[in-house]
Amino acid sequence: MLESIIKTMLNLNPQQHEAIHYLAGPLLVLAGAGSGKTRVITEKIVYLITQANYPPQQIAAITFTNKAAREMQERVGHLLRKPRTRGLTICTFHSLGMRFLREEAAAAGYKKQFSILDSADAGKIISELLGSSGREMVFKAQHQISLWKNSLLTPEAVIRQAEDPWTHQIGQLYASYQDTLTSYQAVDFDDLIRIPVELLQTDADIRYKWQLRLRYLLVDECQDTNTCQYALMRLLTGAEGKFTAVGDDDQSIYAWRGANMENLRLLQQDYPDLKIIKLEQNYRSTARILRVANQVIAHNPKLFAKTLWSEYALGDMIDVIACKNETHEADLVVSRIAHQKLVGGDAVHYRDFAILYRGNHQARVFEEALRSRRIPYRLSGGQSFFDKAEIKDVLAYVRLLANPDDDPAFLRAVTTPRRGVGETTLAKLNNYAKVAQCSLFEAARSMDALVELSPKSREPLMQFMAMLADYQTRATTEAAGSLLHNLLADIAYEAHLLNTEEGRAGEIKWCNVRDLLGWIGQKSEEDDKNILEIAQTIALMTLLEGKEDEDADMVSMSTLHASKGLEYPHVFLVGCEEGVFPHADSVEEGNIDEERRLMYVGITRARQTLTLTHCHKRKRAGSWEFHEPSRFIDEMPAEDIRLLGRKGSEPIVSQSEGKSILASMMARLDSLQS
DNA sequence: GCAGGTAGTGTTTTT
DNA sequence: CACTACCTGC
Repeated sequence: MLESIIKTMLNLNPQQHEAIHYLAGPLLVLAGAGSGKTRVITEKIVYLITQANYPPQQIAAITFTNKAAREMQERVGHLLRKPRTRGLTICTFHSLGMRFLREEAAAAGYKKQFSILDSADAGKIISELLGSSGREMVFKAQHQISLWKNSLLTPEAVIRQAEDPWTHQIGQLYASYQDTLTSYQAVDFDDLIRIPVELLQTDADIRYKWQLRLRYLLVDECQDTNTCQYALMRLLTGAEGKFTAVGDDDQSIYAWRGANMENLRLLQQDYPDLKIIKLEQNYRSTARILRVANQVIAHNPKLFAKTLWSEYALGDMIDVIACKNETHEADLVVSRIAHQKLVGGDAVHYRDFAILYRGNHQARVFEEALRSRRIPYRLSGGQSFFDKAEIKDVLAYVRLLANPDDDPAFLRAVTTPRRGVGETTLAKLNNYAKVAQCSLFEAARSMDALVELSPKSREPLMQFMAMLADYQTRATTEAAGSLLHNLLADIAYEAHLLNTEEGRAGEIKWCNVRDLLGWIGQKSEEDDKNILEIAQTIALMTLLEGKEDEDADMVSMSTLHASKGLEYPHVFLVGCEEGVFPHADSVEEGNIDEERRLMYVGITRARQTLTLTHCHKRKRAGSWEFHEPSRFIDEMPAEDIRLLGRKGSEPIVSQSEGKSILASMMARLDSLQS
């Protein structure tokens, strides 16, 4: 056991070694792409537990995505046996906030079973508060409020400081939005971090309690922290600064949601004894890929100077393929994948390939192309499982059981499936609730409200309430899986799906629901939780855990944002066009630097080969749009790229020159077959 | 009260 | 093109 740990530590480079062993004070690790960042964090956790005698329950590693957290858990699990990791926290900022809030709910004026609203629900609330304003307005307002929350600005402060009428108006909206949330006993994603910060700032007892509990903090992707998350990190680690923050300013791609890479510099300011270690050796990509990446990112101003280098060979040229349109682009990429797979034989798998794009909508064409060639693929990011209508329907019931004051959940549940409770009834309930200052659920339970309803609309509502009451009493005792199963049978949800949906869509949806039930049942057994306790965790999930098997041999498709932290032997960066990538809005707003970092992230996902594509024209909102190749292509060293498909030069399918004879033979074979 | 049709419009990225 | 929001007719 110990030997194996020492053995793995032996092939650390000096910087990695130091980063893992340094415990004298606050530490910032500037880790370039592919420099072994995750390894440093995981091995540091192991080091803390096995060598430095930290009890696991006093260590927390914080990531930004569930995926990253899961991966880290897995890797620690490989190095340490289960009992030694008991109590160890590896989770996202948001789930840490949730756990905190669940425990300190009372101090925050919430009940334990508060609801967590996703952005769609939050958007609906804002849209209602705004009245008849357009969609764009709602979107802007929601975004603004989120930014304010993330900068720890209260509605009062915003209103006080407002200099123009718009800010003032949105400030008012912010205030009433927050009131609405509290009356629903609900929080949004931002609150999960904001409220703990406020509690830690104002309540010394809570602060001491948590600072004692968490003695060492490891923060992944520190450049992505916003002001609020940074504050949380500082409050939890206290003046001692017992933390290791890992980050890379060149990979900061979340400024649009309030992330502030200046936090890396702030760290230096706030902790004068901050130790900085740079990891610059890359263990992932060919020298050429790194040269291209370095060259592109050199166009950005630097927070910390850093140049990635590699011991690997120069490697293949970077292909840049000009395509006619998006279908052509998809065909080319997919046939290249098919071809490389064929040429590579057993050594090459579908899982070695990734198609990365700027926006989710770009995935469609590639999906079709892959499907038509029978190539298995996995879509990461995009519409989350929990965003599907049928899943949200079921979860509305779950949420409502946990927190009856959750009006958005009430509205959804009471109207799906349709049960004769419609607009007028809900309007009456709503009026009553407003006057009585209570939730819709309370209103529906109150006799005073019911007498105002006509008998024929009262009946279904009362039935619904009776059913809810029944399930509420059973919720804490009955197993989550069977409880939900019964509930869905009672509301005839399967029949509802099959009737409402065209063709096979209903069956698929019901399958999704059954997946969800299975997952909830399993989850509740594993962690011995009842349905009420599961209700909260679900809001923070993005993917069905355990469902995606890493080993499955599938081509990966992902947005550039979602690809951060991952690596693939062969990467296709598609849609490299002005207006698409960099995105037109970013160009307009002057956020080119962030787009360039996104390009840097994309390039550095690749291990062996990198292929960029761009289209001459693409269909958008029904009509054709013309695009120039991305400016980022011009920023790459000319000697490293090979331009294909421009001005009649036929795009070559074969990749590596080394086996050109074999390759061309295979290519011929391939074209004959297809 | 609800379903189905029509007209209008457009989110880049995620917890 | 595809999705949604609104409107109308049952």
